[in-house]
Amino acid sequence: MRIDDESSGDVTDVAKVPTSADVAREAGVSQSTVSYVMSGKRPISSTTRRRVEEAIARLTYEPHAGARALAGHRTSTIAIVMPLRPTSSAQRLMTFVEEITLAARERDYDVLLVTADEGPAGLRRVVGRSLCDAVVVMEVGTTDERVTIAREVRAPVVVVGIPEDGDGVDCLDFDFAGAGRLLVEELADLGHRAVDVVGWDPDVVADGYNYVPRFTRGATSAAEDRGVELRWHLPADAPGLRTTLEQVCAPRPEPHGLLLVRAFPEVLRSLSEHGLRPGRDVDVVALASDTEAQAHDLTATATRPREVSRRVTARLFALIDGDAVPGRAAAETVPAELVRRGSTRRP
Amino acid sequence: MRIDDESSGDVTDVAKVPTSADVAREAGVSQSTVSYVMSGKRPISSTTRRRVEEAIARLTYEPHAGARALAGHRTSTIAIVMPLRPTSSAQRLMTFVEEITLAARERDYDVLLVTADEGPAGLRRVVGRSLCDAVVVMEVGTTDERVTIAREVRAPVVVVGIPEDGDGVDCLDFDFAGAGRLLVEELADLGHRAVDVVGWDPDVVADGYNYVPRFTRGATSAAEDRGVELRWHLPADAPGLRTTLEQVCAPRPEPHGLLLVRAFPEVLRSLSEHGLRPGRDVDVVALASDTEAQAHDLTATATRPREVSRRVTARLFALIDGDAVPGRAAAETVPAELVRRGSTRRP
DNA sequence: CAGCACCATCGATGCGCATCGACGATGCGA
DNA sequence: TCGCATCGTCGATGCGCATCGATGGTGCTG
Repeated sequence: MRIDDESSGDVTDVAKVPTSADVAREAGVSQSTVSYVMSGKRPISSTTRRRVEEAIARLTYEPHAGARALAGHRTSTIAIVMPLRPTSSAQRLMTFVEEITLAARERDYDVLLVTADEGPAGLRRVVGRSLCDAVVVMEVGTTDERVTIAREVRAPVVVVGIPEDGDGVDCLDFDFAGAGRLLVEELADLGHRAVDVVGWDPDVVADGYNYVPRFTRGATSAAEDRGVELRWHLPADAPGLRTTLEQVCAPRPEPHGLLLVRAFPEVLRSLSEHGLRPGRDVDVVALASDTEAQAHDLTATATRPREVSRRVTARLFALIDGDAVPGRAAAETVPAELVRRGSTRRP
Repeated sequence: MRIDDESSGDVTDVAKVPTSADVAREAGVSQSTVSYVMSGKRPISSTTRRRVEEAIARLTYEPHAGARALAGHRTSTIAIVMPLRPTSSAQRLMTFVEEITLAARERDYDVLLVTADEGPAGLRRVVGRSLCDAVVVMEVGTTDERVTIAREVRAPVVVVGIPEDGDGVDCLDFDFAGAGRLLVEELADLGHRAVDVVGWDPDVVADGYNYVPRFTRGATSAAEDRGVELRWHLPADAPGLRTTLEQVCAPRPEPHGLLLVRAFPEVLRSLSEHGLRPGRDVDVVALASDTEAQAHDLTATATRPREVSRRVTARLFALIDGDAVPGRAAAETVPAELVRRGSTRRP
């Protein structure tokens, strides 16, 4: 756009981005020395280092990422494969992205966003084109082709979720089964023999997200152990809304148990409209983030995205650094914890 | 990890990623021909093209992004500078990311995520290192250093938000001022002379997000025009929660007007607990997404992230392609629209 | 005072691709 | 029949950096 006429002897001098060779010239050293100053892979005398660093600052030099990737065989980038139409909450996804990005930046890595819409091809592409050194795959399905690709691909992959075919792949997630168990047990402890469960959207279930059956299994198994009957209902934002609300809010002779897989505000609103006060006329437990649970004063287990993210990045960088063997810690899980709030009676 | 012993004459043959030279050999053409087949920048006979494409498929060749960037002076990547602790809703941000990413992928561009935490340095870095061809900056402040950087930097930048110092920078956003005006006018049309406004968190206001004063100005100006008094309250999740709820839910002799800058569920819950039914005892309007507004049956204006995103990507690629001059369409705005739902009486 | 080890730096090379100029082949008209 | 334009392909080059081997210089020991 602009022509800088500081013509340093040459004819016309377009405003050019400085290269490491320019820095070298400016500092009076060789290009390789500049490179070693930046990487620290060979000893450099403090005077030379200073001269180079000053030159870098003077020219506002930044290394060319592409050239680095080409010569250095590493991109300093990790890719996150993410469903953009969030199947769990957007807030939860953002937390993952936040934690992973911060961890990445701490090591001067950047983050590339890949949409899950691309499916397996997206994973192949980012690795094949050497766009990244490692990949995090979010929200895998119960059986997910990307898990297969993860094994083939020549870059470390960590999967968030516990798919059924996850052998030999690094899988990490919150313990949804444990959460299901915990929530049912809490209601059982409060004396309920029957629990109404407001579950996931039919399309979420149909999409086969791995956490749905895991949670369900945990809940079901706890219900069997404790002799509790689970009555599953459609979620409050599904077509069956009215039916669900009617069934769930029907007046009962005594408190009954309600388990929500999200902090469905409509259900809570409907309860209060029917004169059912959580923690008095009805015991409500939920799978919900701390924020949501606090906002609605719900006894809940959070899905702990930060803890999961931390383990994900720890493993990812261990794999990148060669400090870990891929696929060894398959199916590692962050334990569920129940926080009691006003929506249940004290046991 | 693995040694493939298809030894094609050589000693040992590590599983290597194929290059365009490998494709060329496989297809019996020169490397440059492979390149021209892929770019389409020179005519290629159909037979040669087919041979090359078959070779590419056979070897599952993918071009090396770094090498491309180095030789081609373009990265086919756009960067999104994003606050990860969302100041507006996570859902809204995700929608932006989704739209931008889809538009990018349509043109075989990838998306790099940059956290706003890095501030101006992040912008400088991604452009300086040639990590991207263009940048979208989300959620700029009223006065934002990144806007200054945007002018200096040697890559197109589009800013989401209308900062005060945005001259010469491409700024795009939803018309928050218009939304403020529209919402106040709706309540005025319903006959209210006084309106309680539940506003933003003090820290959001302190952070200087540009949309806050824009919305406020629109609301205030409409209030003056219509002789309406605006009473601002702290948001329902701020420390002043109890006070706000008391003031807002105080019984009135007749319906009063309530304007929410988000679909605060606590306020709505509190209203119903106080026996105030939106659309009957109180008229509630909100600045809220369609999803939220529908869930709570709120008369609202949505902030239309999809429309904004579409204009952003359109402009971004126009700038990349050289079809537009930077900074010309400064301060383009997507108009606000009011959707009436059950939380207000019919006018 | 000679010899050696080691430290700091340099020069050369190649990563994989896009691009430019060159050039052979083919088709056309005269 | 030959000359010339056009089309399709090739070879060479360089993008900016990391890395390897080489080398000059310094301090040390015997």
